[in-house]
Amino acid sequence: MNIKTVAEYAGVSIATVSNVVHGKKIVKASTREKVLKAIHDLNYTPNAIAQSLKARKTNTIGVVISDISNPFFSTIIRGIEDASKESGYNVILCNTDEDYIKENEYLEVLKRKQIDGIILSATGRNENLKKLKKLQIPVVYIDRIPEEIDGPLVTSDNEKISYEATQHLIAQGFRKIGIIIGSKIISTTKERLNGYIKCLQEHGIPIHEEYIAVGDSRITGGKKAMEALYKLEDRPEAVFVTNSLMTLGALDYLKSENIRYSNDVSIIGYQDQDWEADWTLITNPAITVVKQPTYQIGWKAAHQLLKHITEGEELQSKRYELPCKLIIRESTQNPRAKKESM
Amino acid sequence: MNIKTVAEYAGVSIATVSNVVHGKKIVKASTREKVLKAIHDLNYTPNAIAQSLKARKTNTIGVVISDISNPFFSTIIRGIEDASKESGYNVILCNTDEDYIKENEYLEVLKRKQIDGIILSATGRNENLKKLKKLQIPVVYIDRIPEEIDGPLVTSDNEKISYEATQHLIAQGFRKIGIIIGSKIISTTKERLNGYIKCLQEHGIPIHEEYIAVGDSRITGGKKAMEALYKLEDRPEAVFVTNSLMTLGALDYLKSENIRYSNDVSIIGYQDQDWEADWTLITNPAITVVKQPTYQIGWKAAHQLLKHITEGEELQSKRYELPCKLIIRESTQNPRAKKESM
DNA sequence: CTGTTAGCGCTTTCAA
DNA sequence: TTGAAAGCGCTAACAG
Repeated sequence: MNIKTVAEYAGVSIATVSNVVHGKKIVKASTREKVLKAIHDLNYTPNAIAQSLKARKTNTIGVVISDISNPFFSTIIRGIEDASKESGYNVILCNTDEDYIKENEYLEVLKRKQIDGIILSATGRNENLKKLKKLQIPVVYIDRIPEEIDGPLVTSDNEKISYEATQHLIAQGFRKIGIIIGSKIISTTKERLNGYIKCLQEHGIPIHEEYIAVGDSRITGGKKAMEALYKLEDRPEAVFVTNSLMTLGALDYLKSENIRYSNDVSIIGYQDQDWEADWTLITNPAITVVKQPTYQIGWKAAHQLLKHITEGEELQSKRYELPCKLIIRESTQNPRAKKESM
Repeated sequence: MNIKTVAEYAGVSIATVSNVVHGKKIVKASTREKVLKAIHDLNYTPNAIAQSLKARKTNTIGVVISDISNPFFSTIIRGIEDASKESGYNVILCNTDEDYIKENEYLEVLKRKQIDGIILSATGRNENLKKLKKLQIPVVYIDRIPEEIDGPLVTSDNEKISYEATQHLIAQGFRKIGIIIGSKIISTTKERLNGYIKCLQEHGIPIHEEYIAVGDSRITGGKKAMEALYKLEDRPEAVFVTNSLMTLGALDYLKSENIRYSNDVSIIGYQDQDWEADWTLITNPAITVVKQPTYQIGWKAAHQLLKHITEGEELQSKRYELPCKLIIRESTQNPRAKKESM
């Protein structure tokens, strides 16, 4: 069903049909009726592809992330989708698995498909991003941004919350504090590590290199990293695990070795969803976590992008750091400190 | 950058450019070189929108689900996206929140955007689906399908696994077995309930209506449902919670009331991701769960849809039931039965 | 082997 | 107030 058929059915020109559909120009009431009837009878909907070709605008944005099945990203995407829907935009989803080849492929496809903008959690390969810049496609980065690349970034206040989390552990009386981080290429990892290091230093606690365990940001990575920490001769009394999946992995290791957290080792984890409850709450003991403003990151990123696209507001190379929260629960109570205080 | 500019730059016709781009017709080596150089120099990529308009084909499918931040759906979508990528298709994501108005809106948009097919977890309103059928857009349903609607459905073997889970509880010596289910409108809910009822009946255990608690398929729903069950005078000794988020909610309630599962009440939960580990494993005690083939559901659905779209293979109104697994862990050990066996 | 041209469905001048 | 026609970028039939 196309505009031509509708026009013939109504006995008018296609221009008139178009006018009725968009209500821009004034159309005589009687002809409008005829057209409306035709549209209804024939169940006509304008072809958005043809409209896009004409308007050079697709009302679609591309979202490029590493893995939608990671709750961190799925919650972000929910925020993106909600904001997009509000402005009449749709979202094309792309999973890169942190693979810059896939990233490149998707970026190419999105370009071919003439999407109006991109929200990107970059893998870290700058070539892709530089190419993107040349293309003049509006981009908002989320979570992280490679060095040397400038552009708007929406992320968490990683360093700050990491400092706070570390400080909490120190306040609980711990001195031997380990950290489990993801790939060091990623800017958020660096920031989280920085917060940890800075806090230890400011409290006069020396940095032990072997207390910094690197994982692959997923469950197995967290498991292995925790194992490495636990097998140290002089093992940490407390561990800060800096993402949600690795937290799961770390606890999986502890469970498999029958190690009780908060007795044998204190844990701070990460919560990447924005739910009121999640599994870190219902474990025994409940886990102290850093809660990320995940949904908000997505929403804000989409909002900025769409304000640029629809209202032409300039896209500044600015950081938007949304605040995390430290939710203190049972897993970081120092049994020793407790005893002392009794 | 368009084909015309490339043609002029290379000093050939646009048809020739099109030919070298697609490598269909034979082009003289020397002119091919010229064109290739032009394409490279000008960084030309064909405009997929124009191609789509011509071909009446967008290489895009729509995925309509209730909420991407639900791990069940995000894992399904990962499967869909992987299968789609393989065939050169992209995915537009739509969240309905089980709201048929949103569902309808998205279906309209997808139609306007001329997507080549839809994967749909239906809200239950038949009008939307009947309209869809009229449109002749290929649809594959996932997870559930309303009565009266026929079409291909990819889902889990809900009734079977529910029977199995219930049987496991009976085998552990439980007789007072509760179940927490989602909305009864949804076909999977009915199937899970059926498996439970059938199993109890076949073992000569009477059905108590008050042991069947209905939630909203999300965390709060699970929490309230568990509360209702636990406040019964004659409360169940074991509860089967039939989705992942409600499992979390149910345990949240137990935790808040200081009720130990597997001592005070046995629990079978649901795991909706396909990960090797998840939070149900690391709780104390670890939770017996039904593990859904979530990724596979998405993959299979996309595969069927795309086989139809690209190879014209007919889309049969058939059910594909992928097998769940019952993973038996600590939360369903009957303390009483244990004692007896010692 | 290469070029001309019609047409995909739509919007938007411009003229009537 | 309405309509004719150009053109968005591309493909494919057809002519040369």
